Amino acid sequence: MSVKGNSVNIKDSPELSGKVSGKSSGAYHHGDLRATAIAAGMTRIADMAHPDLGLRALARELGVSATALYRHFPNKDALLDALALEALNRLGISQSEAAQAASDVREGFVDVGVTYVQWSVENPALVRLIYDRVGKVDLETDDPSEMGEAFLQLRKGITALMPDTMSGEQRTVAALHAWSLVHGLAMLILDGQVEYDPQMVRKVVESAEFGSKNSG
Amino acid sequence: MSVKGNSVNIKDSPELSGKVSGKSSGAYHHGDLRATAIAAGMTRIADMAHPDLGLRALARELGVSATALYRHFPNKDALLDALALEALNRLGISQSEAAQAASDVREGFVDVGVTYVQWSVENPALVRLIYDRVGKVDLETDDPSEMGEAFLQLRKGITALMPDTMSGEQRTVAALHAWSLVHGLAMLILDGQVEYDPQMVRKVVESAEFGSKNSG
DNA sequence: CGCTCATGTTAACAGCATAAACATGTGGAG
DNA sequence: CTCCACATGTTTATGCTGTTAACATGAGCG
Repeated sequence: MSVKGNSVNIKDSPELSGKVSGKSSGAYHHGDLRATAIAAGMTRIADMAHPDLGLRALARELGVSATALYRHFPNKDALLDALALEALNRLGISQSEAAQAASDVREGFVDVGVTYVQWSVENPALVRLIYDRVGKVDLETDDPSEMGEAFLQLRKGITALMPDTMSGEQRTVAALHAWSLVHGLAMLILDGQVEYDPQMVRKVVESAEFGSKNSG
Repeated sequence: MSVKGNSVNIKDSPELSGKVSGKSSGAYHHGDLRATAIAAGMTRIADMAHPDLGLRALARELGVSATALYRHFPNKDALLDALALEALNRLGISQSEAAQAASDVREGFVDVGVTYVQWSVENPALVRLIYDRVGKVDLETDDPSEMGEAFLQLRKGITALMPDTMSGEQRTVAALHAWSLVHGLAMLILDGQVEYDPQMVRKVVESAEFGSKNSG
């Protein structure tokens, strides 16, 4: 079995989330094309509003033939899945940093929320890619895939930020509220409906009041 | 001037938001192809998770040649704009109905919010299309276009739902909070991250507390 | 040394959006 | 009533895309 190219395994390549270290173990004809392709794809997509990646264009940039990528990804979707996973990891890192830097719980939630929006604004195509892809993964393949796992961590992180004075459903509702709020705000900004104003973003996130009275 | 086919005018055709009444005024070779194309496009897109419309496929369904649609739309984007506008009108109608049915202001906001999410869940590709397109309209063309205007109405509707005990910035923040909340919740559901549970949706929307203490 | 298999290339196919040239029939002008 | 013009629809063609199949290459291992 090993790596069949079907499942998305980034860990097989040297730590990509940090940087492309060049060539380490697997260097055949071209030299770790898979990792190079992902790195180039990330760079290429990073400057876009919507993730619009062409296999041929990417191959051209890498100096390989148009179909070379098919030796490493069964199809375009698999490449996009790999990119989405990489993006999700980066978002996770950003969130963790914000969570650790905060002092109390309340401030932590606000900071993490603001960071979520900020990261989204700075990486529009990557957020879009993440949510585009994650919806299709679990439905088509029975493989839970690292994608779902990484997402679960994000969700847990959000729930953990809710004050522990709540319990059960209150917590669920509050977490969902928080996630919806920052995600929606980010999307509205990305879609050009709301201009990006960091101070306004913070105020909106702060206006979420958890811990006081809740619904019925 | 008149209808050049460049700007997106649905009102020129018999009330499309209701239904396709067949042929009324403009019936040439095929018979009001423009309106028929929009109607077919809406129906076709309505059953999708993501708006994925092909000109050729649509033309095939309509029984016309692949390039016939170019007599009515300068390009694919223009057709999508027309579909997005139609979708936005439908959403607006849905919102208005919910607003009128509510008794007090507070309940009105909740009902309208829940309706927004519900409509989005029922018309996934249409919401996506709306936000996909609206972001690109104002930036590329100097024409304000009906799209932007219809959207402005939606935003005003949201702001109007905020309690009038607020003033100025409070109101802006609260409206943005509300919009972000329902939009984000809808998107998370559409992307398969949150399962659609109407009761839970209502609870989350209700958990938005405007009117009490605000930030700073 | 030579085989094997992963990797990369070339050629080909179907589908797409789009443009240009051509065909057709409807509506208005004379 | 005739005829022309122009809106509408078709045919053909171009260049893009993702994807497959057949072929080439060279690294690593027995």
